Amino acid sequence: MSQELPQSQVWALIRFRGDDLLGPIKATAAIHTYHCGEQIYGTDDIRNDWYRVVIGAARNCLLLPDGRRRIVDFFLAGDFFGLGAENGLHLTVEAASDGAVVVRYPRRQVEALADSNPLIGRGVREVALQAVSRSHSRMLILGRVTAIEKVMSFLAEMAQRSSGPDAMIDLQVSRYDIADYLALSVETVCRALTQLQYRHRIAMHGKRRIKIIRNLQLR
Amino acid sequence: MSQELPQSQVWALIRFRGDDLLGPIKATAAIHTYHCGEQIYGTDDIRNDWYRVVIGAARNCLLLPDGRRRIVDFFLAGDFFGLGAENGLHLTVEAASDGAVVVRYPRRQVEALADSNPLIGRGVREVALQAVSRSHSRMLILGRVTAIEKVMSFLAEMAQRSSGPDAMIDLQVSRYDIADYLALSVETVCRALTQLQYRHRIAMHGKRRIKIIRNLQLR
DNA sequence: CGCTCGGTTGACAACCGTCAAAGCGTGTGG
DNA sequence: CCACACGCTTTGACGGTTGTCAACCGAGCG
Repeated sequence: MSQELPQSQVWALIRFRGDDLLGPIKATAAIHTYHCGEQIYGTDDIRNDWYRVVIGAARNCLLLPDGRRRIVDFFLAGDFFGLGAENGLHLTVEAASDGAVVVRYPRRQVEALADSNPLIGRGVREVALQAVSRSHSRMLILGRVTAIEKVMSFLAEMAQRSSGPDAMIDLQVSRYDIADYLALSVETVCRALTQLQYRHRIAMHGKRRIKIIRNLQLR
Repeated sequence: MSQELPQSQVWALIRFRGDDLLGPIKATAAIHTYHCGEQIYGTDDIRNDWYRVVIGAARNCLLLPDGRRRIVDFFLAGDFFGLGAENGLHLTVEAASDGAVVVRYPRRQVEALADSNPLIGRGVREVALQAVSRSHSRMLILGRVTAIEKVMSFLAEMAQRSSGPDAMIDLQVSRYDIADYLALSVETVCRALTQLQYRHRIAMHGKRRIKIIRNLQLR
């Protein structure tokens, strides 16, 4: 386990981003730090909590009957998660980066807050809508595009979700995770990245820091 | 335009399925029949309505900047839709079968009903959750599987959503729509269907009626 | 009849997954 | 301190699957 972060510092981080939606119930929230791959929750847990990523990333995985794994969503700093049932399939949410920090809110409190405060009720609905929207964007990526387009789109999405478009991306996830997310093999992801470098579309600083130089609209 | 269905008959159909969630506000609802490809709503419309498929199918399409189209969701008889914003991309919902019948409810009424009745509020939330769940299932399909697996999974999904597992499926959509949905080419969809017939996994009666004979768990 | 549209089949090239091997960084133990 | 192992990343070679192009069939329609 990585060293814990002081609680006050976590709330400062959340407030710093200016989107402390669930601030009113932070007294009942719990903060936890995970190492990479550690499970945050799974199908077997009775999910009566809401979660939010503060630092790092989490991955929403589905386990297929034959044991294969697929990542159906990434949660980055600021994202809420805890949405439920995946008709019959085994679901887990795990930390995707080492030292990921996650806040846990009691579900009952969130819903009570949402009932009493229409603004928050709308915010809660917004979480589901964003999940749908993310899914749909990903279908476009998974869709009719070639491997290079997939990887480029993935980078663009990450850039947009983490900081701003065309900035330096701090990839929180491994190549294996990217491959699982894009429905490609690890090797193809690597090849695509080298191709993109070769064509001066991205620049890599180390293994997990990438700068987008020229971003074509995802075809 | 196909001939209109008497209003009373539409409500009878909905009641027959025993899930007339929004019955209390049916007085304010409007019924409309579409021909295949006709737009139900798009990004440019101010979406202040909720919709529900009564007969046939609708497709939720995203338009890419270069003009290509992708189907991100199908709505079948009984499904609600009307969920919103797709971060920047142009969205349309069109009828996917000829003579599709759709009921339109004023959004304000739905939300008022949801506020006053917690059961309906939960039902409304459920719609978004189902959309997320469908998306995730589809990611599995789009994911690491071969064309035959994709098509087989698609048929299984349609069987489950329309009537019951392993029954006769009345495909409401064209091969082109299936291809767009599964991120395959039309030709590959055809080849997969003939392969599945050859292997006695499905039986086709006409072009759009398919019976699942032996359904392997989607790998 | 000719036209269009949806569906089907064939041939071929390109792309991607699989297998294999090697480089690299980190941590562990001798 | 060094050797070693392990995980992550990268590159190469090869075969299979799939997209593309092309052609054909059948149904519906003016």
